[in-house]
Amino acid sequence: MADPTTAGPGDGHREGSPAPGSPHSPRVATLDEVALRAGVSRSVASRAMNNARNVSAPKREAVARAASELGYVPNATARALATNTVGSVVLAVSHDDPALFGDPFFSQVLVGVAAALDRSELDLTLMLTSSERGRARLERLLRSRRSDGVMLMALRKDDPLNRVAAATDLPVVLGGRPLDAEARWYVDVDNRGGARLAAEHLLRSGRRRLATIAGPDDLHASVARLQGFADALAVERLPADWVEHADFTYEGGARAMTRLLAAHPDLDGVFAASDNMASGALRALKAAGRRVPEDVAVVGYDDLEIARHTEPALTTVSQPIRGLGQEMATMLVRLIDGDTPTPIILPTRLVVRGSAPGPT
Amino acid sequence: MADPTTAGPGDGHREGSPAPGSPHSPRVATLDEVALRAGVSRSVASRAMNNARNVSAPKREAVARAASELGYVPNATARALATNTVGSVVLAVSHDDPALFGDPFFSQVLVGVAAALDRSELDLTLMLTSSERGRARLERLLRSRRSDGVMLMALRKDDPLNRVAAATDLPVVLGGRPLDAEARWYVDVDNRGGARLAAEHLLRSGRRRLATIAGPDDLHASVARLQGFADALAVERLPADWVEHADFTYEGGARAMTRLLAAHPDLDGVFAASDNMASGALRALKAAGRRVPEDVAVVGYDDLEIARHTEPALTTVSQPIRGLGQEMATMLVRLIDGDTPTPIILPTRLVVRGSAPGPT
DNA sequence: GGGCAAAGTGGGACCGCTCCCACATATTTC
DNA sequence: GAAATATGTGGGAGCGGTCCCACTTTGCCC
Repeated sequence: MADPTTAGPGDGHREGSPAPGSPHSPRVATLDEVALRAGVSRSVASRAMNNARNVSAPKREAVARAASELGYVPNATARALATNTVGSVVLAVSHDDPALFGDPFFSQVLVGVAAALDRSELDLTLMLTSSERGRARLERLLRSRRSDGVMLMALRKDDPLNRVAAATDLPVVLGGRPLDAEARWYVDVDNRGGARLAAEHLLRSGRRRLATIAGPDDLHASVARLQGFADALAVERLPADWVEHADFTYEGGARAMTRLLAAHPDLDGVFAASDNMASGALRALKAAGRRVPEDVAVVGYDDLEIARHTEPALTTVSQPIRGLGQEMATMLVRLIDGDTPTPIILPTRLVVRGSAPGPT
Repeated sequence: MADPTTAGPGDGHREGSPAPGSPHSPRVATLDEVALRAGVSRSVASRAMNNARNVSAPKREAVARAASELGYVPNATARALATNTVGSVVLAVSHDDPALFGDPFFSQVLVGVAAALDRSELDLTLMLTSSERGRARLERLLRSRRSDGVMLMALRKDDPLNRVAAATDLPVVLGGRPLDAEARWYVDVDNRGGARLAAEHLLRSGRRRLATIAGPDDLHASVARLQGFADALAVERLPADWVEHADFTYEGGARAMTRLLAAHPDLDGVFAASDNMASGALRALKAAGRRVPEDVAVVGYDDLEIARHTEPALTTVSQPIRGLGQEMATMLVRLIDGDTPTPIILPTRLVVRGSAPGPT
């Protein structure tokens, strides 16, 4: 970004017509040129392009032809300035910890978001805000009206993005509920229900000494999954206090599993709040000489690809990650259009594989 | 995106001052208001904000104060229109096959790109172009001057994005070389050299009956890795014709391995052109009763996290994926600034683990 | 202390679009 | 057939910045 001061003379000014010797670009046509060629006024041309009323058929057609002959594409910036809507939305992700971003989870959300946005005419601006600096940038981005709305992923407690979200007047959609703040519009997965499914499955297959590897406790999803686990045990009047926290990573899961084994050598079932952690747990169990599922049954969460490739394959809770992204984007589009959608909780389902087979 | 025609009366027009009852937004200040408050002309205010020359210290300060009091943030759209530079770049990914996008590879590139862009003032617009429709969108996006430049990932042969890239006059940086077209600016990894490292390692540890699981043959990276593999064998005057192609996925790798075993039961070493495929190969080998590395040594490519968690852990070729993204963004920024950078080939290195230990 | 360059200032055109409004022309309606 | 309405049309004022340019003020030099 060159200092604007140093701009040369005549900078930014155009020659009257497609100058053959211009540095690059065949000079993209403007609406005025289209209008001129079609023999109508700019107003009519504008209306014709936006197929609005009050344009006679012949003129409409003339404009269409002129536009296609000139290869006219409206200047998005000019339109944005005139209409005060930009045509793009932001997806911001706190990227301080690699856990959230490293795994395929995020890619899937992205695919969902992109798919939903594809149906509208909105572009996706991605912001990975690590550090204070990134947060400030996001704040500026929003305040400089470069965006029509924001999606925020998985806010941790005290996440600075919370502040940013509160400070903007743009529509904000959250992916996952924030732990502390009250969110007006969000899309979440039924974490509690999913975890409950997992624990119930373990109980149904006869396991009674259940432990869990929970996620970081400043994340709503972690808390909810732990809660769901406890829900299921409560029904059977079993205590749900064999808990170790980890950071959703493989290594973290392995370490947590080791701690659990040390504290509760007689455990016979484990629910890990992510597939990565479950995979790590599998390794730790193997290292400790436990057989899965004979000695210890393991259930994961996410149903990532890795779950199909562990040994044994992971029984896990499948959640519609792409759907999450899709719903977020759809909700944001609605908000931008002036609707007032309601929060959405997406369902989960259990996928049974070798690490925790069903009863019998 | 409401039809502009149906816009209500008075739409888009502002009240003179912060109307208390306005629907939302405390009405963001404009440069005129800052100038007024600072008691200077708009020109001076503009110059002061862009800290250009020709502003006296006191006025400069007055403007700064007024701006901060008003919470002024320049309207990016207006600035873009006036300067004819938008302040954002596009990263486009052909997303027809999940292979490219599904694995963590892409997330890492993204992180690198974002990190490099963070240093400039450019935003990142992400486009996952699947289908014809997506390609058309990208084309429009570029022609509508909503972006200052483009990064394109890993173009396949005949990828429609090639056409898009050729049609635009914006700076284009490629991640990975295109197979067919001649690229002017790209960042690539030394695929050939990396593959050669892998094969040399296998040879050095005494393997002589080497096979390879190559990627799709319409991707430069695949061809180059296959070439590198052949390079190493050529030195030893060994034929490099035990080749099976797969699609970079786990399942594909497993199937390819099975085919290789059927065709060449006596093979003692395999180079797979991705860690995912190598993992699949590991499974297939295990299923066939071969021990790794005793009977068959396996080397992967990528050094993704999965490589550390297979059994045995994968010897693999590590490439700077984040660096790739970083260099791409940096190169694009240079181009936008008017420099003419040269293509970059990033180095690779071998990471030795259990699946193919070194000699002795 | 008059002359000249440099620094500082504000007016206003412009970027390319949208949209209001006044006016011209076609279509009803009584 | 005149009046009332509907439909079409183009002029022109924004949107909120940047930047050129003419002009005033200062600083410097001999």
